[in-house]
Amino acid sequence: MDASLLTIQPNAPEPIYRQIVEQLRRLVAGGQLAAGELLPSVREVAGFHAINPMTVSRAYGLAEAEGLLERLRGKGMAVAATRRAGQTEHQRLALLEPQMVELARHARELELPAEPVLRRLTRLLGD
Amino acid sequence: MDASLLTIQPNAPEPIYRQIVEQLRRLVAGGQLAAGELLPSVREVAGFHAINPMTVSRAYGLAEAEGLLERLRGKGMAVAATRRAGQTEHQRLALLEPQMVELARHARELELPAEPVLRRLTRLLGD
DNA sequence: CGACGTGTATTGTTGTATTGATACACATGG
DNA sequence: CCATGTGTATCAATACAACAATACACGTCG
Repeated sequence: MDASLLTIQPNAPEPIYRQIVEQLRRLVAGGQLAAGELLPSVREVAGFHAINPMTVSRAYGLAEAEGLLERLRGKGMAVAATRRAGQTEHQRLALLEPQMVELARHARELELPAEPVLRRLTRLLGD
Repeated sequence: MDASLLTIQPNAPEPIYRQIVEQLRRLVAGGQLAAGELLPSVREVAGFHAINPMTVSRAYGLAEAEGLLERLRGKGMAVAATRRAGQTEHQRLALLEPQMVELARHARELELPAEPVLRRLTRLLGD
C-alpha cells in the first residue's frame, strides 16, 4: 500500500488520527487492503502528508487495539491475519448505516422527496 | 415552534451549537419554519435539552449572522422575513451535496456496489 | 556484528474550541 | 413603572488535537 492512498483533510473538524483509523477500517473491510499486507511506515505517511509522525502512530495504535492491524516487530504494521479480506456485503453495508440514517434525517428536515436524492446519489456512486 | 423539534446529541463529536445552526438551516429551507415565525427562547431550548443557554445563544447568533434569523428586540429570534419559505428543490438538494459526496466516497472505499446502498437508502427515506 | 528501519513512550508547548457561570442592557406588557 | 422576559458580553475552566524534539527497544538485513 502507498501513503498516497490515504485521504487526509487537515482542516476538517474530524481529527486526523480518527480520519486515518476510519479510513483503514473501510479499506480493510472492502478488501482493498488484503490480510497480511504491509502498511506504509509511520514516518512515510507523516512525511507524505506533512503531519506529525506521532499522529500517525496514534492512529495505528488504535487500529491495532481494535484488532484491525497487527504489529510485525522490526517490519511495521500489517493488516491483521484474522481479517478475512472482504466481509459480507451485508456487513460492509452496516458500516455505512449511521451515515445513511443521518442523511435520511437531513433530507426529511429539508422536506426533500426521495427521488431527487436517490437520483443524485446514483450519479455520485458512479453507476 | 417548539423546543422539542430540535434534535440535540450532547455526546456527538459535532459541537452542539453547530448541530443547532445546521438544523435550523434545513428546517427553514424546507419550509417547516415559516418566515417570521418566532423561535423558542434561548432559555427554553437550553432548559428542555439540559444544555447551557450560552450555547444556544451562540447558535442563534451565528444563524443571525448568516441571515437566517433576525432579532426582534424584546421578543426573541424569528425566521428572517427575507427568507422565502421553501427554496427550490434544487437549492435544497445542494445543501445535502457534501454529505452525499462523502457517503459515496465511503461506499467506494468499502467496495460496495451502488445497488444495495440505494436500496437501503430508499427504505430510510420512507419511500 | 552493526547500521538501519520499525513503532512508541515521554515531556512540553501551542493553538483552538467548547462549554460553563455570571452579570448586564434592553424592550415588552400588564 | 417595573417585573419579566429577551439575547449576549465577558471571563474562566476544561478538554483536546497536533506539533516538536528526543530517546528508546526491538527486529531486519547487508
